[in-house]
Amino acid sequence: MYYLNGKKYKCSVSITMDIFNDRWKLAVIWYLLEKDKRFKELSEDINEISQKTLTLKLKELEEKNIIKREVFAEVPPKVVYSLTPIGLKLKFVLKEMFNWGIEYAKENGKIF
Amino acid sequence: MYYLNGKKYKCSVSITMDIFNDRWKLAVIWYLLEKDKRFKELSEDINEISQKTLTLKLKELEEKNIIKREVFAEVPPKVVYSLTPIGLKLKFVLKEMFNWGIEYAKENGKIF
DNA sequence: CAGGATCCATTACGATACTG
DNA sequence: CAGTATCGTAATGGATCCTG
Repeated sequence: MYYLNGKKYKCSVSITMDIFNDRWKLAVIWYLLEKDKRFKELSEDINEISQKTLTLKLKELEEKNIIKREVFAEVPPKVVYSLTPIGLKLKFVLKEMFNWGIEYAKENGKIF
Repeated sequence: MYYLNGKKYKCSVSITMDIFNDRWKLAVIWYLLEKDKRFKELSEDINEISQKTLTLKLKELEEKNIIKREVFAEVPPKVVYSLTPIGLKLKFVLKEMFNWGIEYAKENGKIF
């Protein structure tokens, strides 16, 4: 039994599902696995996302201690996002999602 | 490059994210990994989900060839859902989500 | 550059009642 | 039992404009 932010979870998998229950958070993690990124870089990586939504998702991930936000006192401003240790461990999840995507495409799509 | 259902994907991970971009599909898979299930069993497993949404998600998963729906001509009706071979392979993803949830709870929650 | 503030459209989801 | 149908709400996300 787990207790987290005022919620109870019977199983640890529910915790993960509960955090990543939207379209974008895992995508952000995916691109942060490449390297630390600035706001604009992320926004170009995930080019379907709006600024507003990206801002929101970054804030949520920071609150949940999954990414870190660093502000550099420069002009123009520079803000760098990176994965925390626990955030970095999501690479195992994403690796399996990557693998499964390939398998799924083999059966149901075209690869070229 | 992948081509699937009229959409292009640069990376296989996007395929997976695109399918499981809602709150419930992965939960359905999770409970089907235990064993084949009837509609009512799933609805009791995931007790926060409404009938309507469960129906919808099962339909979507069936269309995507991830689960199989079998109807038995009985009274009262019996419908059994099971994972297809590709659906079964999601266990690797879910296992990593399970593991990550534990790690996350260790740092950010209470376990008891 | 890195957002904040508004306004608006979509859709996801839930509650309830009903059916073969 | 396994859904459908309908209605209503809440959450999500997008477009645009603005600022330190």
